[in-house]
Amino acid sequence: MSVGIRDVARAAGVSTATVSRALGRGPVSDALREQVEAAVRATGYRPNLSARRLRSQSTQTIGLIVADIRNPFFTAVSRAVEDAAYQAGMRVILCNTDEDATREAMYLRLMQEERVTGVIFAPTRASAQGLRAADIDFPVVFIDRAGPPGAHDSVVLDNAAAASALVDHLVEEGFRRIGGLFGSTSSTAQERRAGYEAAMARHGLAPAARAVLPNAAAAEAEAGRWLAEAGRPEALILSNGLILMGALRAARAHALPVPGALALAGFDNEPWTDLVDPGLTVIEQPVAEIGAQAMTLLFDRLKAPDQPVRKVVLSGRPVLRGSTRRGAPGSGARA
Amino acid sequence: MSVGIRDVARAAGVSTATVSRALGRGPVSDALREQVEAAVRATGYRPNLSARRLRSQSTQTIGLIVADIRNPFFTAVSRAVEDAAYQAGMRVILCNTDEDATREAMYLRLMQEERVTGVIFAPTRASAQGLRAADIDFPVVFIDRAGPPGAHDSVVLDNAAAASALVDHLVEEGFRRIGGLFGSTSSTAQERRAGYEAAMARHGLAPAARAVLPNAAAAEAEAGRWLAEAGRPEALILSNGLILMGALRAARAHALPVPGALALAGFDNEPWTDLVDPGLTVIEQPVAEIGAQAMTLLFDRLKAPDQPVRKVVLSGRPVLRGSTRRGAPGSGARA
DNA sequence: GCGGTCACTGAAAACGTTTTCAGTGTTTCT
DNA sequence: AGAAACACTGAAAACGTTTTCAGTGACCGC
Repeated sequence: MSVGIRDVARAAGVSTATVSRALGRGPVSDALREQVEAAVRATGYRPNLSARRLRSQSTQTIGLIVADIRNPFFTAVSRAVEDAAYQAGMRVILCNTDEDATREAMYLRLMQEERVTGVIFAPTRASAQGLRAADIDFPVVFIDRAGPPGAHDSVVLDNAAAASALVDHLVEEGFRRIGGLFGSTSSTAQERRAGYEAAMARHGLAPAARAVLPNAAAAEAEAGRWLAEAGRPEALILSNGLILMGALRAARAHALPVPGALALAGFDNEPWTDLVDPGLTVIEQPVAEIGAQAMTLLFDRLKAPDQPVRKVVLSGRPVLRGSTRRGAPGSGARA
Repeated sequence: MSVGIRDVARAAGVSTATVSRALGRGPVSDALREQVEAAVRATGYRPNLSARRLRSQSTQTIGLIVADIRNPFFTAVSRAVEDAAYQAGMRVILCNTDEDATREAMYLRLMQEERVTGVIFAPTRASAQGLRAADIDFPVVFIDRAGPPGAHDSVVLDNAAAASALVDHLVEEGFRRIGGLFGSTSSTAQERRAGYEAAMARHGLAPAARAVLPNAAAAEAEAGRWLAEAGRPEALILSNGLILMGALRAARAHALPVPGALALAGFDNEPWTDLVDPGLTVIEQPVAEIGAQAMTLLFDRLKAPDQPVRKVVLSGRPVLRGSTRRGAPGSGARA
């Protein structure tokens, strides 16, 4: 049988209450504390976290719900979240929704059953709207995608500004027929699209935006169709790293030199984007800071549940590379 | 206050035992079961998993301990593990060790406290040796890296054969001075190195292997030094995706055309490896199957704790691309 | 010297479930 | 018809902690 606090108490010649206090923080004399610690070593006692959680009504657990951990953006964010959590003595339960509202709902129910301390959540548009604070017993921090204003804390990118900056750069390089391929499921993609359209309007250009499921395969298929059409764009803005990859594959498949026949600009400064030729112009997101900020917001909310809702807006950093250089050869030259 | 099984029982006019049985599987008449279900809906009851775990002495939780979730290999494996776990009604606790033995020990202790059902573990060499089955109360399945034979179940790649295949391919393409850059912390890298050295010997060639911390920055630095030396290799074998990326960066930094001046062959068929120019020859690991197999081994072990230790060895699939083609130009041509 | 704080301690009551145990009543066998 | 099996149910005992409550003795200020 497993060794419990009872056995430690017996070995140390004290009550279970004293053992509990010696292990946690409670008023215990130094003498007894040492006795208890010796007994713990002797017995090899390890506390049972389930029991502790039940009694103390504090699970020290947070939920992290994202679309797909294989998306490098979420990978990086989740690593930052987990580091912060473990450092604060908390556990993380990670859930992948695949952008599916049904699974989101299921995982939120799971969070309720786990009695989590809080949740960090990258919701689809549907769930972001539907999640009323009254329905859940824990605070939620939205990341990447914000919900309706004022309902939950959130940390997001200034998506409109970032998309706008990409358009400005492309226009400055002389591109005119600039299309945009945006994810269909997230508010983030919506905002990027809005920023794109606003910037196009500002430059007096006609926007041409299309929506696509945010994965490389779907993006490649849609971009492939688009590039085969008559009035195909001479530049494309892609709303995340997976779509960017899909678009690049489509350009390769159609043998369109980048940026000679097609310029590409996207989001997420993944390690490979400067290894391809030409390097890809992207908006770099401060992934680690997004995760860390989300944890900070969550901890603050736990400390002061009634403080006003906060929204942290971080700026993306444009990383300009060959894929948007007007004069550059289509491919083959290395900078 | 939160609604408990007691409230449901009162609402349904039955005992808590009956509610418990109606929700789980126990003998309950259809009439009462419906009453209970109605009461659950009416009260909005959600079971408390901490209490359930404490009483039932079954946490339905598995630990997943890897070096770094940002390594795409582990990302993919962990996604497969989590899918399998959630499908079986289990939770996953994910831990990143950064190849640090201290953190490994700390997380293993955490697993004890969580009273996990089992653990899937990619250990450093040190921990793999030290982990005696007697010290822990749960079964462990090693992935990627096996421990001492016979101690724990494991699912690994046939690393020696895979490395050997890369050497054979390079030799066939006419390369002779073939070097190898291998991770310094894992048994996996050791095996790949051994396979490399054996194959070199078989071909009557002199091996030249170096060890490096398994991350892109360290690999780039070491490869950079090596490529600046007089008798630098004309081909390199890299023991994982991160090291491969570092080596490619070093080659670029030294303006060495690939494969003209330096051929590259590595492990992990990450999505970007066929987007760079030339595409990189790699060994593709069956990442999803590794994760799924690990869960299968774990479940089997739980069902039959005393069955003999099993070791599942999967084969890598060589993906031959331009980076190892002897006649190919250094760069610029697209296949 | 005495009332009052103080620092510590143990017995026992939670925490919210599942599971055991001991019935019920009903059916099935002989 | 009586015994034996069966299907279901509720009271109460766990599960391993933390926390409350009620002390105990030591110390302090007067």
